[in-house]
Amino acid sequence: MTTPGLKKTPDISIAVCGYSKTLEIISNKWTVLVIYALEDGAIRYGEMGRRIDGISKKMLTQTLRQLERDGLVQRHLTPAIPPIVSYSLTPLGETLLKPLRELNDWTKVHYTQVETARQEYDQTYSASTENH
Amino acid sequence: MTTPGLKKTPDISIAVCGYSKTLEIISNKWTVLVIYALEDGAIRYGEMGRRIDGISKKMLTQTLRQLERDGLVQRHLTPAIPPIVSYSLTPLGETLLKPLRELNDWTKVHYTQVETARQEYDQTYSASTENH
DNA sequence: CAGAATCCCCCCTGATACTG
DNA sequence: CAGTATCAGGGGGGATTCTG
Repeated sequence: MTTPGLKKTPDISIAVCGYSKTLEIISNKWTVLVIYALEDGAIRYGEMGRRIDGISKKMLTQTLRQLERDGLVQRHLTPAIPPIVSYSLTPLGETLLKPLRELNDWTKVHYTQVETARQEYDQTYSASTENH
Repeated sequence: MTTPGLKKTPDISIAVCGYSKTLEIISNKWTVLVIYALEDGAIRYGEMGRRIDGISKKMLTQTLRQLERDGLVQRHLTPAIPPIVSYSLTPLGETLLKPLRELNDWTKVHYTQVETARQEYDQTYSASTENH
């Protein structure tokens, strides 16, 4: 959608838009679930795996690493055999809880409307496609 | 990460967690940018394409269709040749602006800390990998 | 226990070309 | 102008295996 020749500067870019910057952090499949699992305090690796339905070790580790890299989660290692590793939100990570809860609240109130809208939409447009 | 035999019910699942439900709506690459483009009122299809940096017609249409299906965006067609089509947020869509702004505010305040954390993290772990 | 490493597949996305 | 159709590439994510 570039306009060669005439150049109207687009004013909404992923790089600039704050919405996108944060989504770049939390829009992975498991990230918010991991943050959610940490909201009540430190928790061990294995316990997180059990709490989050359907997550694999690979994705749990990968998600935690990313959150660590972003400074939102801290890793605590107690050297022992076998080792004891727990994770917790950093102070920065905790500041993210508030906007996430707003999103959660929005969902509680409005999500049924979204589901209803989807059903209506699908019914409306299945009619035109139903016989192939 | 299933525990066959012993079954502790996991308490955090994508299906149940409100965080994930909403992200299911907004976590696409372009969705929030499209919503952002609509926050000041109705706007035509072509104008949106010009405003949102880097989006293709295909992704713009696809994103708008999804938002329409979710009941967050309305399409207005003025029959003419060539046709005039504009889009706007529905009342439901407008309710989403508030939590999104919270996210935007979080970004304004804290994103530099995330960037700093990333640089530190990368420096720390590049040291151990730098000579292959 | 807490990972790392590997293989593989699906789907999101981009580029291009065509249409009413 | 406002789309649709088709093809091709890359990366996120899953399943499995191995390790200190």
